[in-house]
Amino acid sequence: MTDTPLLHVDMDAFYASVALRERPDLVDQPVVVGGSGRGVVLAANYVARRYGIRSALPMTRARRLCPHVVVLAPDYDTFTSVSASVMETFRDVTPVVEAMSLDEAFLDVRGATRRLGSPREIAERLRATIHDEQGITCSVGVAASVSVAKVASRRAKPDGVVVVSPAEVTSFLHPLDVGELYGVGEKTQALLHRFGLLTVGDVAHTPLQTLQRALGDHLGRHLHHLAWGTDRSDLSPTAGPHEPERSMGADETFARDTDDRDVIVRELLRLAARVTGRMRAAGVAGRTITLKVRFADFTTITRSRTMPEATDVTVEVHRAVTHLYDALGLQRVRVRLVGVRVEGLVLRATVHHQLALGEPEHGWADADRAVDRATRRFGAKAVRPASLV
DNA sequence: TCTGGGGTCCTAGGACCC
DNA sequence: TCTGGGGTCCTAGGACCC
Repeated sequence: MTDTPLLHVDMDAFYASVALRERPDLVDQPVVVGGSGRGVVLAANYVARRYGIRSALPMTRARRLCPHVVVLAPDYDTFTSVSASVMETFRDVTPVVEAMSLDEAFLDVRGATRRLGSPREIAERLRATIHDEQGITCSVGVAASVSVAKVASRRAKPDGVVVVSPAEVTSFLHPLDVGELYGVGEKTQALLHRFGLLTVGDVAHTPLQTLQRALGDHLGRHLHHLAWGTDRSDLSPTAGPHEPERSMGADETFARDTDDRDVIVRELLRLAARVTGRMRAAGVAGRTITLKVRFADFTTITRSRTMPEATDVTVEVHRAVTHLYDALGLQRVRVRLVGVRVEGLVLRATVHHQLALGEPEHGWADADRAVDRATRRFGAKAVRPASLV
């Protein structure tokens, strides 16, 4: 029996660590993984962090902070395969693994302690295995609840383990800044600071009703739980049957802002094709179609329309977002990004398409299926709508 | 040449129904 | 004829996570 059954395992600077396996000559240099142009830093090694470089930092600022930083392009195929191997290592320990992303997961090791030892011993064994097999390091937080384990792994970085027993939870959490809590971002942190609530302990000792008045019922209650480490402790294993995604979308920032409707409508077609292609591969369809537009000044709006029936058809999604775009009535407004998202996804098998008499539409679904087959055989570049050629 | 792309969840107002 | 109350759906925006 253990009173700290949850492990949060988080790879250290994952993309950068994986990229550096191919370039051991660069390990002592400041290195970031990221795109070129208008991108942001996806991961920075610990040398680069000494210059103040962090993930999500605009690439231009990273270069300004450290002009000799080495920039490596992301290789998602490799990241995905390393991630899959790491997740397998987790599943050798316990079937209860909730993957949060490519580089982190929660594990419930309750059922493994008899076989493998204490949670701390399991954490150290995992770290050694991942280091030997993948050549990268990770950090582990061990606790009784999801949020405490998450905060603990962050405190363990890099390349360490932090165990927080139930008796230690308040002395561990309460001195921390409120911004350290999992789910408290920049805005909420600033709001809490304005109320004079600087530490987690300050929040913990604020009456629940006061928190709820300031932050709303839900967030107030949530924060109260986070501050006492009484958030959820049950995981939803990622493997095996799980609910389909609730939405799928794609967006793209233009290399340069544009006010050209043709360029924008063509980009919307590419995005609609990408999204519906993924939907068809996953066997889902959705009713609510959302257009996202970000302007040159970074303000962002969304416009959505809910259809009578769920669809996964490229031209239907494209037509919907094009109508939404035209309805904005933009005149010479510079657009930075457009996005397409489909929400309210259901399994396509549950959608019974009402065939209207003489409906011309069913031909488009057939066309999509033909495109999907060709894409599987010849690759994504081989088949695309005529207007994108 | 500041600020990606993939998601989830919550809020709040209005419509509409009972 | 003077103001209810609950529930659901839709839309838009915003916060947060990696």
